[in-house]
Amino acid sequence: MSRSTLVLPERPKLPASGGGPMPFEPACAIFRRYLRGQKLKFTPERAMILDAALRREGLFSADMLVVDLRSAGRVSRATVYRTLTHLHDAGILKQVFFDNRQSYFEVLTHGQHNDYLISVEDGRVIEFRSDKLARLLDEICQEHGFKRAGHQLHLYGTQAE
Amino acid sequence: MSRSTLVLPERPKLPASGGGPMPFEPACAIFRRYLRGQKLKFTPERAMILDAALRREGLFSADMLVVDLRSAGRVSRATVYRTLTHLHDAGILKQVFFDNRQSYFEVLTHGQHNDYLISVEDGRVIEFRSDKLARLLDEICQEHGFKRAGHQLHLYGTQAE
DNA sequence: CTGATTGCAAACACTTTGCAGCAGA
DNA sequence: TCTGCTGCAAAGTGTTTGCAATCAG
Repeated sequence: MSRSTLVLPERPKLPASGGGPMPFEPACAIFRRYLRGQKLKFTPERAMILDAALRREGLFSADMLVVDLRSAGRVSRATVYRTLTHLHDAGILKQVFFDNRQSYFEVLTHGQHNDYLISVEDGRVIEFRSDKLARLLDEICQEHGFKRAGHQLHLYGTQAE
Repeated sequence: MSRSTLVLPERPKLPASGGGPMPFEPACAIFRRYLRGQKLKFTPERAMILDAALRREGLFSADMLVVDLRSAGRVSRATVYRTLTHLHDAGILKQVFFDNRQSYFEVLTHGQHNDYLISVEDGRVIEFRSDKLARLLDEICQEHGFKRAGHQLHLYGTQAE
């Protein structure tokens, strides 16, 4: 009884961790290239969703995008979800899981804050980035015979008085 | 438009990160003490759920416990969820989020593997622990004026050939 | 005895999906 | 034209909750 190796039911969506193929190339061009490569189409809805995501700073949920898009011409929730998946696969977004309710996204082209410090007191999320950490993670992967493809770190802390 | 500080809708459930109050004290005693302190009751169902969790090695989901418990005398899914919350609050379990579907738990008293290396190829989860990492995380928290209360790290990697 | 607990089923919240009509390339 | 795309509503999935009966302390 009881196994010691868990295998996730779904293939993990790896969070690209910076250094991707898009340091300065505009996200829109990356997206179009990705879509073309997959024989998918660049529609006005997809353009609007990408635009809304790019306007966001920091983390956002699918629902926040839906709300943002209500002002400009209305996109259905289903399309937002479908497009977020494509944006993720194109390496433009990173998907983050803080709890078992909704997931959050972050534009990878924006800044380089890939890690999160969450205040236990009020749920505030502070984004940061540490090169020292990245190096250590590479090291750890190597020790286990892996090559790092991405990571997700949530630090929880209480305000030091 | 667009805020840059996300505030999670629910207060985060902080994942106690080792060094808690229970290096060798039996989990059952910890749980009874916790329950008494909260004026809650130690019922046969709660005992069975704790027992099933302790028998598990590594990560498990709520559903896995429900299945484990079918053999011994049946506990309802609702009670399993309710009890998992208490076990978490008592510091006996850690809750882990790999995706937006279900959450996983891990007994904190068991080993000290608090971090996860996920194989992108097959979804396998390898548990590990790094003291060097813990120290670095403390450092990072300090830099931001926080005191570390826990953390969650998911490393994604591809098998290095 | 009294308030906490249980199982059940219904409710929830977020996400995914089937389908008929629409529209890029 | 020929796929792929969209919106809608329905279905899914893991988790939570209201309630009446039950039980621990």
